[in-house]
Amino acid sequence: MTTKTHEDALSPGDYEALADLRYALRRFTEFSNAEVSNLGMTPQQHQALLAIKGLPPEKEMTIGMLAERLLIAPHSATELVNRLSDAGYIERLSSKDDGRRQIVRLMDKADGILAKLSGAHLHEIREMAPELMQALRILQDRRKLEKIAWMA
Amino acid sequence: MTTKTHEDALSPGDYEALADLRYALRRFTEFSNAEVSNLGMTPQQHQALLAIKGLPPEKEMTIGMLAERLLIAPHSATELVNRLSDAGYIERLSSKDDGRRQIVRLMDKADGILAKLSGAHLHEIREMAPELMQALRILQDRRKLEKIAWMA
DNA sequence: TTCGCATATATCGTGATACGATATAAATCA
DNA sequence: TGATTTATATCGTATCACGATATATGCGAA
Repeated sequence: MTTKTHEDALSPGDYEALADLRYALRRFTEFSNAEVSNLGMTPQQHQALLAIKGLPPEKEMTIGMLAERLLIAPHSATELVNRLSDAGYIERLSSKDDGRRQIVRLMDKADGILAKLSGAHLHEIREMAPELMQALRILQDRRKLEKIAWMA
Repeated sequence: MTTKTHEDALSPGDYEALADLRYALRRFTEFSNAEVSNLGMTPQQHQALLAIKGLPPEKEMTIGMLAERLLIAPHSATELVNRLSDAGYIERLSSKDDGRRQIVRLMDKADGILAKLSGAHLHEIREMAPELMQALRILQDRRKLEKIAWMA
């Protein structure tokens, strides 16, 4: 038999719902990227700053943790941190506990920008949340709904 | 006065919630990219196929519509379509209504891959939906919650 | 302690892809 | 028909994460 077993085949509605969810996510990302680049940063730089700022209080961010949080390779985090440091958004200090680690800390410049950006994001998320949640709900329930529609 | 007016300053919890939402979105994207590249496609190629497949029944996709849907420039859609066409995922036909337009249609190869990928995505989304919705809900309500906590 | 391995970060060259600027072609309209 | 707009295409470029590899620090065993 082939790969499609009729049992788990997706309906046109499934594909449409998946496509719509992606479209909503792209629009959010696009909004975010536009805001971010208006302030002269790249999206990934912004996400790095946010990851640092969003750390539980008094926890310190290292290059490796940042890599985990951003889902990039450690050496990519190194490069990202270099760029952020060159641009004056962060400072690096060697960890006193472990000389291999580099602690990454936000400078005032980053705090200011994050305040602006995160405010805008919060606002946009509040706008988009209903649509996103609706999309997720449709995907959660679709098989059930389809089955009911099909039985009727 | 400085940029922070106390009124609209974000709380540590706001930043943490924003960072957590981003982390969840990245994990979804990462899952998706891994699945997609296992089947030899790039993420953007997959999204293009899904956008085509997810179109309401009997509607035809053009290069320009694809650009809109993917939020990329028309000429970037041209290039993407070239690659998809070279790889045998889609075929192009000139529109009979308007000779400038290129209709883009999925080939069987694309349908097969989309069935697999979308099944996997649907499953993953069902897993992640509760967490995502929770994150969105926190961001929706946070100011209210903060205020209550602050008054208590 | 010292050796050896694991961990954390860094460097360098490369590839992929979306973009800006520009070009062509088809449609539309005065 | 000529002028303008719309749809798609081409070419050169820049960005950024990656693979492969290197260095340095920490740690465990004998």
